[in-house]
Amino acid sequence: MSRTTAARTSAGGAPTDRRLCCASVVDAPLADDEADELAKVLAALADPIRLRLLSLVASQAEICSCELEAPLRKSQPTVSHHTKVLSEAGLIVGEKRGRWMWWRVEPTRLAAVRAALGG
Amino acid sequence: MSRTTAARTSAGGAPTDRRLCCASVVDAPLADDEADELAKVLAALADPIRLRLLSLVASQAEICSCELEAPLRKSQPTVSHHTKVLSEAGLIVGEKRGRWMWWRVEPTRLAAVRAALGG
DNA sequence: CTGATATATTGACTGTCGTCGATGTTCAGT
DNA sequence: ACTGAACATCGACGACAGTCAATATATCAG
Repeated sequence: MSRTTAARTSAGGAPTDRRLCCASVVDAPLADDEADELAKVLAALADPIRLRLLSLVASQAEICSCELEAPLRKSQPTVSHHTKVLSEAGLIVGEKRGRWMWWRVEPTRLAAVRAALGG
Repeated sequence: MSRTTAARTSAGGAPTDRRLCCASVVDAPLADDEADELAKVLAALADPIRLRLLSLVASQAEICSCELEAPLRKSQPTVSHHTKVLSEAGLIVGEKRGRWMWWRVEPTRLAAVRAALGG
């Protein structure tokens, strides 16, 4: 443990540590549950604000929530809502240090989505 | 022209022959219009019925609309609605031959989505 | 032409999503 | 303890999406 208080969000007991690894859309007809899982992650991505948020997080090693409101031009509750959606989808991971929430991308998750799309 | 009446849907004047080629989510912060375009295609994919529909189309060279109702367990208007959404997103292409509508996947479109997701 | 079939469209209903003000919670500094 | 700052949650509102019955359109068989 480091000296600062730390807590992880998502990928640590979050309701979304699902498989999403093997089934590809173009290989064989998807089963119902496979389609449900993939649709959930894609729904998290299917919003322009969240896509820009994700690209902002990806543009740096870490980024604070407070640095997202301005470029996204959204209110603080809205930004918090979108980070939560992306976090629960396993696409970003948050860590609270002091008063600030630091976000980073989970590249394996995005790679899994690409693979499920026939990568 | 073949002997049967033929007409193409999407990628032939459809409202979605958008770029979606160069900008990647993980490379640099997305511009507003880039995020809008990508979000539209992802929204078309972010539905379990449409994902299964797409995988059904991909499982064969061509498939008729009438062969989709049973495996999807949805009514005819609902299937027609979903094929329209996927078609307008450029993910599948339809061709009407006689009374039947034949669908095939547009693999380049799916590849473009993967590339936009950092492929 | 008439009837049957395949698909598209319309209209209505229901549920979900994005948004933000108000409020709650946690934490650092004094 | 008290104050201010960063973030989360709640509640409400408007907009949009998925679904299907009913209807319209197009095509083929007779």
